[in-house]
Amino acid sequence: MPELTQNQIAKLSQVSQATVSRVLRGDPRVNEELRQRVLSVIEKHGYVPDARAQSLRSQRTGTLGLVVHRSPKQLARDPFFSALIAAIIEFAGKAGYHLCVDAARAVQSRQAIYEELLRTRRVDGLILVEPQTQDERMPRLLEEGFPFVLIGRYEPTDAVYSVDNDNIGAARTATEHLIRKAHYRIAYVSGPRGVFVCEDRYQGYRQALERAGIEPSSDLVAWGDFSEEHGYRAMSRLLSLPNPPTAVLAVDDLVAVGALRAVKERCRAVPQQVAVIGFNDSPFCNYVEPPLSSIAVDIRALAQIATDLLIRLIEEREVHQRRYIVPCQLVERSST
Amino acid sequence: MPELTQNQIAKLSQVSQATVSRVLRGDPRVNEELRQRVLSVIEKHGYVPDARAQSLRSQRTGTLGLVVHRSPKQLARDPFFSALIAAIIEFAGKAGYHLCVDAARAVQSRQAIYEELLRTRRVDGLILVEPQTQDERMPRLLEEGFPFVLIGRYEPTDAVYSVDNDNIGAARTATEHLIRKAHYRIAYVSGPRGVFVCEDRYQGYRQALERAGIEPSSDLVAWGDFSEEHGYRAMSRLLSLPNPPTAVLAVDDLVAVGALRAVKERCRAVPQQVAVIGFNDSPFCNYVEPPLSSIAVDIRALAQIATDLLIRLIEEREVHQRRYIVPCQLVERSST
DNA sequence: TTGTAAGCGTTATCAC
DNA sequence: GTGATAACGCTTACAA
Repeated sequence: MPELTQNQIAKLSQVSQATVSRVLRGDPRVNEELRQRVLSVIEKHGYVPDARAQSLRSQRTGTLGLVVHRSPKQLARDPFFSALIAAIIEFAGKAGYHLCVDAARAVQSRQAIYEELLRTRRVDGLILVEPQTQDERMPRLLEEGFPFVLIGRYEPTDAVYSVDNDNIGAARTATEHLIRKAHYRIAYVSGPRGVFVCEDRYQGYRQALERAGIEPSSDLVAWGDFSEEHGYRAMSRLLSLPNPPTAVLAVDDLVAVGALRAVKERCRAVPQQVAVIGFNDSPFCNYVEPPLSSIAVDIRALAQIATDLLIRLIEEREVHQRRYIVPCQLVERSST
Repeated sequence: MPELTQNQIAKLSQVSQATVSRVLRGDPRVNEELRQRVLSVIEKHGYVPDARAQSLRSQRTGTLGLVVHRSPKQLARDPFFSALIAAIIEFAGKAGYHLCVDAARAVQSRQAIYEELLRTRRVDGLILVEPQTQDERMPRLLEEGFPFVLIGRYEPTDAVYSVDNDNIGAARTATEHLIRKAHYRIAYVSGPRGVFVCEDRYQGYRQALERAGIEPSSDLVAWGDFSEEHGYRAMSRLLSLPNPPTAVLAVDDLVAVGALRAVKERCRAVPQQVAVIGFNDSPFCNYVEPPLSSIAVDIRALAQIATDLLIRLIEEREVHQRRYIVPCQLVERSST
């Protein structure tokens, strides 16, 4: 490999290494003849600067870190994350940054990942996806003043920079939509308790019920995880209730698909007997039978705001607005 | 931020900075008392080494690069990539490596990305996914001896380290399966020409036809891209042929779902009148109607072999076997 | 305008 | 055993 350094370029060009550096940095006060000489040598030998040395000196790595909180297995199954990662790569790339992705498997490894990426100065800043209500890293990150942005929410909301879907509003809209369609026994099949998305969507669901004067029933709320299996089991249980729901809001499309399966297995007509709404508007919503109504979250907007915000934070150390909310939209298909 | 360096630890411990380094590297010949003193200072102040400085010195970054060849948009839609990325993160992480992901949008940016990652020494090695038959980077990478591994294929096959699905065998198996089910007008809806996966699957398809004595017809082969839309359009066209196919092998599940839509739109029964097989065994295969038979590719195996191979290449510079093939498996559901 | 030299935070090779 | 000291490749005062 042609491991060329500025020093070698300098010798080949018969100038000092500092001059090579100046030429590369576009310093105006360098003689045109020398500049040309250096440039032609660089051109000829194909010099590329060493990013490590540059960043050691400049204290900037040009890399962003992305840490997600799901196991590789969950990651692999959930289209939300692939879309998010893809969009972040895109926007980071446009701004001249690279992206280092890590998945925090177990809770105890979170600390490790944050240490490994930020404190080792591998990255200039961090994007954290969906922190939990209890997240030990947050206080430390805040205290040490590292640049980081959350996709999701953390309490107190204005302590951190964060971008989030309007989960409360979206769940309320979806539930109101079901209510308008004359459903009043509406179930909410959720993910884990203590995860903000789940709690927020729950809150929106409750708000819609309350506004419509419907008595919320804890029988109709099922907490679990983000899997299709959970959706299936929870919905099966709900349908065997003495007074089963006629509609269900799922926290996730995967969960909704599971619920859909349970409904169809019991030969209930969708949407006539049971209506189903999912979340995320995943690509497969169009392909399931019947096509699944879903709340579309604007993943690209989420990614763009988070990335731009983080870069501004890195480059300017301070940004006025701390909390950004991206609106969602109900995409109605045949399941409602 | 507590930007602690070995130097500061040294002063606090009242030893030389070299001793701090020795303690950290576990050098045996250091006095136990000093070692304890240093360790307690490190413990107390929470020192973390600077990865950039380390790698500048050691010539290793501890980071792998992953470059995929699809646009962020395609990336976002295709579950194959999220699964692959997730698995690579997992295996790289287990081996103590981080992962830097980049997407090569346009052809001309490929060169740039390779330069940016490898030659700037941001990463120790590269995993390239699905190179094209014409890939300008390959000769340069080879010539300069950079450690890299392909997921996919490149000609001549034994010039590069690569891991691949048994695409030829899998397509042959799938086609033979259709033939056994008494289909003899079998279509192949492919992705782009010149992409190895597409060409290889085409070859397997042809082999099966030839072995069964069925005359291949170019009318029944549709080249296009990896989109659902292409699957739909191609299949629509095929079905309006005077002598339409009774079965279709799609290069991809997304394409297969598009084909399925075209078939259902024309009210042909699946699988009675038209059988459909996809590729990748994506999560949504279970959710479409009817559930889609698909060739399961072992993404985790692909990721594991590629990652381990690359790491061996980085750490040992030479590995015996250059080409690895991962078998696939037909997962039969209701569409065949 | 150009070159010399001091760092950036490590690791590794010297003497002592 | 331990402490200076020289790299690693780059940026940037400071000198000339």
